[in-house]
Amino acid sequence: MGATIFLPVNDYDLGATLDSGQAFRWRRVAGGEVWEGILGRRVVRLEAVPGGIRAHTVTPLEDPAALRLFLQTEVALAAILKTFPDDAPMRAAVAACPGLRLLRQDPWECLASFILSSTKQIVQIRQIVALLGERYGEPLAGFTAGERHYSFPGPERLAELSEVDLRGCKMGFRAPNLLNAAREIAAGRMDLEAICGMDYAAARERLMTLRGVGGKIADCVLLFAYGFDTAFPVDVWIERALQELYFPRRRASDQRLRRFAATHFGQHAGYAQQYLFHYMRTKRAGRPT
DNA sequence: CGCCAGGATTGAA
DNA sequence: TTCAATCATGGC
Repeated sequence: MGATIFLPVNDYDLGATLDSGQAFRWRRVAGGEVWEGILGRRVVRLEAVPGGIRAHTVTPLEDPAALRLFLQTEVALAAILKTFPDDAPMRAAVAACPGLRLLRQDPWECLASFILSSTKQIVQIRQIVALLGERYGEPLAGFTAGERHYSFPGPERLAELSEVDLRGCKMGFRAPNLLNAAREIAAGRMDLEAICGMDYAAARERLMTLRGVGGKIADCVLLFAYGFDTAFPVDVWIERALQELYFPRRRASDQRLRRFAATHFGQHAGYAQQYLFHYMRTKRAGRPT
């Protein structure tokens, strides 16, 4: 019964990676470093063990390669870290969490989640996404009886709902934005597959044609779902990080910070961003989740 | 530029 | 207990 996959990898901080505001449907299972979440239509348990990550599923994955893709275990992290600027803030950020990774998520789930993320804290995004799954996803087999897990509802499913249905999931003014995105995709007017073949600027512009998707959210999706490593989402945490760490003496405009980020952090700027983000959120006590 | 959207959480009264 | 500030993005 069930299936186990072992993914060999070093320098992988599973907990930090799954809990760093990239993905919203993974939770720590009581006791130890075990995480549970959904990949496609399977409930998956992940455990950090010496030399790698062990994955358990109730029924075998449709595609075992999907797990490697999602976790990005084959990415040579050390080589990426070497491309970071050799300055004090970056060194501190990497030292704070040397095994932090970027995931490679499903584009639709990622896009929908980040449309819902606007002006929301991570705990609240989790709640909304969970509610959306409970109401409109499909039930999935879990490890123990009584547990309830749901797939993430696809664009076709959401497209047939009403704004009122979605508002019922406590997403407020984001409801029409999510509904519109689902309908654009379901109708074939927005092709999430086609984004893969575009260059960064074109892909960003394309995503930003969706209502509720500005530069920050587009960058999150490009980085977390499409692997555009140069995407550099600037939220208040990153803005604060850049301001405090790189421009402590004078106030830098948003424009200036953005231009600085684009040139300073190199070809894997998105990774650097994730390290700074995590560093800023964990170094002070009493951080918001 | 400045306001508004909705709800969970935190801290104050 | 209630109440008000906070969070932090995009559209107009």
